[in-house]
Amino acid sequence: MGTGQKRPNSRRKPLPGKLLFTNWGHKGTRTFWFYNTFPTFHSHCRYIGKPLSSKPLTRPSTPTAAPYFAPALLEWYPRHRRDLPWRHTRDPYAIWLSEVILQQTRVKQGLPYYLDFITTYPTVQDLAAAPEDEVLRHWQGLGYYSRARNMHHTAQQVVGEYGGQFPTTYAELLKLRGVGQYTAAAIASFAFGEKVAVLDGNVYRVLARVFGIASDIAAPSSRKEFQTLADALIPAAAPDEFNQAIMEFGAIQCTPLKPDCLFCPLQHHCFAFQNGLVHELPVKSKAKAARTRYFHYLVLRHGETVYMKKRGAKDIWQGLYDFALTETEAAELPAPSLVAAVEALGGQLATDQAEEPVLALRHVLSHQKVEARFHSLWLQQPLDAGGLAQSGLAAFTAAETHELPKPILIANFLDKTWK
DNA sequence: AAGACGGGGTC
DNA sequence: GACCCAGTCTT
Repeated sequence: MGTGQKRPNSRRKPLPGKLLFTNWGHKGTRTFWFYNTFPTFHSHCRYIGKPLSSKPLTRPSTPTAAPYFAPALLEWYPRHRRDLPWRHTRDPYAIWLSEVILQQTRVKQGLPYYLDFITTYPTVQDLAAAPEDEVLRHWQGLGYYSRARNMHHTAQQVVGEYGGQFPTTYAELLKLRGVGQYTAAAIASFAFGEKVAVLDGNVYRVLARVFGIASDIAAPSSRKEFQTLADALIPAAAPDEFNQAIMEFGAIQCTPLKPDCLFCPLQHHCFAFQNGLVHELPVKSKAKAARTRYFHYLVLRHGETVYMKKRGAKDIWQGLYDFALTETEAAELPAPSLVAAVEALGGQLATDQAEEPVLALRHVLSHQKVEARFHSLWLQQPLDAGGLAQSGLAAFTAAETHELPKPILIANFLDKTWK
């Protein structure tokens, strides 16, 4: 078991008993504590027609699902798969593009971005030749912007060092920036038919349930166990179909919250279903709580221009544009700070400034909560060259700001202010 | 091994 | 509003 395994819905202490079972492919015995709600367990047992019992199970109710696994998925896949554009190609560029976009992103959210990118940049040469700001602007709203920067870097590397041809093996693909084990396996199997099993969140979930693996999927140490199992299951005859099938199965059938067990082809062979543990598996430790940050944006304007700034490294939204920023520990900005901050940038506020307009917006990220206040301020004169160089700000017209890559928070602010 | 890094969907 | 989803890189 990993750490922090207390589940959010836990209303009672862990069950007194332990569930002991043997993992497929392993001779050892594991100990499994129940942390989730007991009602789930009972209702599921009742549903599958088993006697209600509080006695801990001592072994899986089914033998290994291994012989049935790949055949069942390969039979299921052609009947249920979604028609997605990257499934009609063997072009490694298109497949790489789709996989980078789909990292940490659902198909529904990523699909429009994929269509935009493959249309705007039909070849790796087109992508490599584009300015980074333009690539980031197309990526705007998709999040995890390092993916876009790494993707752009890799496009230039493929063009410059690989003669425009993507590497053709898992080991070589792994060397590309932004291409980790999952993406390398995906490209290697989908584009080149290499027999290497993908391991993404869907695969973890499906394997944990079907084979009754209780290792914490959030722990890096669990990867090896799942990879060994997946590598043993993937058939040499159709590694690409298998990889597509298992991920699609996890996305459509064996979903996180409401899996469709009733019509599942693996029902009889699924450890989790047979033991009423569908909602307990996979085991995943919780992420730590998000911290709150307080941003005070100085939206400096003069005439038709507004001053914006490209964000630097080591923080959120790297490479995207926002405004002059003062961050504070508490929600309130000390009163003198505003004018002082403007003057520190070499600016002077207009004397006929109207009542200071402040717009407050809250933006929630998975790991941070940002409470932003936008102070719209008019300058007496444009910032001089020294002030611009020192502050990193640059002047843009409203039309130009539209073309800049911006965090959703900033795009929302601009929409509310200048629509 | 742990932390950083977005944004959207569901209940 | 609380919770869920989750690859890659950095430290």
